[in-house]
Amino acid sequence: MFFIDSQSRKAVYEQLCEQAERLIAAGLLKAGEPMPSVRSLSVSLGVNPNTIQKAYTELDRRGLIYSSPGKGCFVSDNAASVVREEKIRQLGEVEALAASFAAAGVEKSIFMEAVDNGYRKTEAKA
Amino acid sequence: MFFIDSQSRKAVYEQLCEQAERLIAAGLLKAGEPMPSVRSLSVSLGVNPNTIQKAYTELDRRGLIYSSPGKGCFVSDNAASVVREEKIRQLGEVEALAASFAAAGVEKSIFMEAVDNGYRKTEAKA
Amino acid sequence: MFFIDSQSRKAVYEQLCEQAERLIAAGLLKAGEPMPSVRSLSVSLGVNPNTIQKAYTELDRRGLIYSSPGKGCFVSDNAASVVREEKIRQLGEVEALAASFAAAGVEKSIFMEAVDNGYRKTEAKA
Amino acid sequence: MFFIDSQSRKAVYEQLCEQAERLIAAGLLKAGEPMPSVRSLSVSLGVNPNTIQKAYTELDRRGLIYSSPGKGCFVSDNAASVVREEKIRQLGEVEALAASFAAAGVEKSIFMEAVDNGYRKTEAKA
DNA sequence: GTGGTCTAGACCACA
DNA sequence: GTGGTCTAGACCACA
Repeated sequence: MFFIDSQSRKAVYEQLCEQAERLIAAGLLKAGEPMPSVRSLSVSLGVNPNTIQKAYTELDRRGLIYSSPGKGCFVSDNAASVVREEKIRQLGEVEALAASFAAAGVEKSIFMEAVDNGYRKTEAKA
Repeated sequence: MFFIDSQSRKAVYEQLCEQAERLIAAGLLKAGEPMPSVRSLSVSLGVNPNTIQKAYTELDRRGLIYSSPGKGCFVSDNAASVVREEKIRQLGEVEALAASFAAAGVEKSIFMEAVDNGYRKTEAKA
Repeated sequence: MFFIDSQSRKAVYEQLCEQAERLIAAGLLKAGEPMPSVRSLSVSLGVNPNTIQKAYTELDRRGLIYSSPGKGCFVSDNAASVVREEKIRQLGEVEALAASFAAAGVEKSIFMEAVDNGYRKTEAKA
Repeated sequence: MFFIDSQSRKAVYEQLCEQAERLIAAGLLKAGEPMPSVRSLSVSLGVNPNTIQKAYTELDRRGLIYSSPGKGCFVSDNAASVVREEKIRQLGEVEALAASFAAAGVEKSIFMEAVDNGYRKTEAKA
């Protein structure tokens, strides 16, 4: 379910957070379901437990999962809506990104085409 | 023309690169024009000369400026088109970004609105 | 009478202790009354018997309950006054808490309002 | 400026966060001022750098400090007001605390006396 | 078994 | 010099 791209310059713990976010958004990780344990994921990914822990701590902080010490970590009830709200809050950055493309002379139609493709790709999965 | 946000978590040299890119895209830095000297920019921004140099080296590598030993750095003839081509190459990331918003359940119309605003903002300046 | 919030980051045995304390303070658990048996509570809450036992041991240590081998656990005769004395002993922490609010610039009247609400809420129940 | 109580059952990184909060609230750490470097604090407190880093990461997340990689960590411009807002948000817990004292039969006047003392102690320092 | 904290120490990019 | 990430591995409380 999780995997690490060791080539990526993205930090391992960030890759894990983004994947969890994606899995939750896609409904592959549902509210109340257990996350893999820190240790098991550490072994299966060949990553130090501390790194997994760091990712889980971050996900907990964002409200996507909650941890019950002694029991494990679980997907939060409202995880999916939290993800959506986070994205809504990022729309300002999307605006800035679009502005930079506009300033660089990239036609809006070309930008929109990429957006269309992204949305279509996701809808195809659903 | 250039300024540093010391509170930003972006590296100083990256802030400089992005500003140069923006100034070129906006036509405020035109082909053939001289860039501020490393030393003068270092003084006016209160930044270590090595950091300015690192930004200029990066801009040179990307083909936005060229350095003429003994004379200084100048904006490349095709700087504006290089910026545009870089953006075109980043469209795949835009697609992935849009896909992540789609997966999170953010309606396409909401995403498009942000894009519209970004494009409008830029056009207003032009 | 008892319930567990599985989403809480508080340990299960601590949740149980706090609830017992509250029930005793509120007079819902009276001196001499039997506590639910470890086994029955374990079943009804879906919690490991060791965890219930740990809570009961802690309550025994604090003098809120006593265990009668073969018969079960019972609320101590002076349980209510023990709870009160424990609270009195915690007043130093309340003072430190108030001091930290004062230092942060929270007006005393605002702090007092929260205290008032807390006292009023309890009195309403009585 | 910082110190660790090794007897305390509070985690070291939490002690550091609370002290930073207190120093900021008391005006001993002012906006823009540099925090001790991770390494120097690690040496002076005899604590592993990772633990200091963890505290700083948490303070950064809360908006009390910001970090400029390569330069150091600094107190945020609005650190003091962030501390105050955090306290305001904790008033609900104060209310619950007061309610538990009320339920235990601790007279309001006794509770208020502790609060008074806390506020007076802080004002004496100012 | 579970997560949480901590030490020890390496390596990186950046200023 | 600075902070950020990561490995390796220990110890703890809790279920």
